[in-house]
Amino acid sequence: MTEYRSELLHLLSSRGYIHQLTDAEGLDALAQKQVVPGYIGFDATAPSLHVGSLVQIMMLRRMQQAGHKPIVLMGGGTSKIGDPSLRDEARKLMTGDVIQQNIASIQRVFAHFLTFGDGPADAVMVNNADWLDTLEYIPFLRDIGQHFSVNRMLSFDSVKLRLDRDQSLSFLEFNYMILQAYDFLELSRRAQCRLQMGGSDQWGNIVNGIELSRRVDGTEVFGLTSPLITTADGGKMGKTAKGAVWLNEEALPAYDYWQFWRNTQDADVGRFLRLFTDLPLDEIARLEKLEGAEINEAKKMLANEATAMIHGRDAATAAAQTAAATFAGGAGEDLPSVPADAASTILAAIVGLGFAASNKEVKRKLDEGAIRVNDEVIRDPAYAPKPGDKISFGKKKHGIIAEG
RNA sequence: GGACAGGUGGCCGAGUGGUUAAUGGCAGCAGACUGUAAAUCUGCCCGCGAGAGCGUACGCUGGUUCGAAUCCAGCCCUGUCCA
Repeated sequence: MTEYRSELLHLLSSRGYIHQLTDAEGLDALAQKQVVPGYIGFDATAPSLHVGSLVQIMMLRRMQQAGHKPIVLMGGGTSKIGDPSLRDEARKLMTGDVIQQNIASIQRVFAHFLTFGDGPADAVMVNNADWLDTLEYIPFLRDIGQHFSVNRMLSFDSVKLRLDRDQSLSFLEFNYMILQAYDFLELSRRAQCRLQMGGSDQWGNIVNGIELSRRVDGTEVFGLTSPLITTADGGKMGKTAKGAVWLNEEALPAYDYWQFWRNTQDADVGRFLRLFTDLPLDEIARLEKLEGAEINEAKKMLANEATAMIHGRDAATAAAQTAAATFAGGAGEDLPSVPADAASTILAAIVGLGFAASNKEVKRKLDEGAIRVNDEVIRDPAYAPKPGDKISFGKKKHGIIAEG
């Protein structure tokens, strides 16, 4: 691997964020002589981002740590279209209202990772609806559209995938890459932005933006993508028993977030520590060398650090204590709970806790011996739990019956 | 507007009149083994009900039939080619 001289690229590279880079030497040189404003775009299609976006968020954090200026671009305008990349069907169109609410909700998460403000290296948040919403079609086609070759656009993976699979790609979606390229141009004009980062699937979009800036303004800008983060066994990262691992506390309680990291596979621990925590590299090197059951210590560190970063140190500590107590046979206060009046039978209790989707499923699990109350296996669907009882579904999912 | 192909459970994909709640794969859940890991083996995987039964379900709406995801008609959507 190349030795980078700039703090920025050195940091990103040593922690495993770099997959592709358009002009390594150029960016390395630039980062040494000035504060580089760089951006990443985020979708506003849900009220919370999930861990799938965490690498991107962390890249912005690393930028700031290296003394540069992170720009968070919310896709208020582009979310009205939907990125066709790696999607096999069109996304539902969303209304402006919903998108606005989503943006407001997502914003809260970024405050945990970045320092916002007016200083040269302070983070800023912008919304591409600010310039996309007011574009005029004919001028846009003349000024921007002329620089895009359809022949070339057809060769991009995001488009090709759809076409090869005989799936529809509407003109609306086809324009997504043009708008995203235009974002880069706009940001380079408005904020002197010189760098766009993103996941490896964004390479094509990023390169388009770079070319557009060069052709229209003659500015040289850079692109950097992160590797696709998968788990060691090739799975997509970010699934838990309850679905997506959301970053907003309302969408996923800190205890569950902590559990997600605690359950990391052995083979992923080192990589995740580098990507998702601020622990020093030599400390991480020590942790990832742990073997056998000892590596669980590294996983707890990972869970503690990752949870603290977003939910605060207190929440992380509480989650860790609850986990320690729960898995040692007791119960902790942080556990999910259902009120007793909504848990007259074990069936209702399990469904109420969200561990199973239907009574039917609970009954099957009862037969399988998967359900325990206060660590005693229960097989009777009519069993009535009492307030204070610890309900366990499988080995990992625990909850308690609350009063009333 | 025309010709042809297609729309099946979270996804992929069989099925082309009954024994089909619908083969198989993936994903998911649980049990065993462990370290709240991986791998492996086993079971489960539409809902309700006391696993006797009932209700929903194969793009939508009607029709034929004792009986349809399977046949017919119209409509909607998708793809390819033609205009």
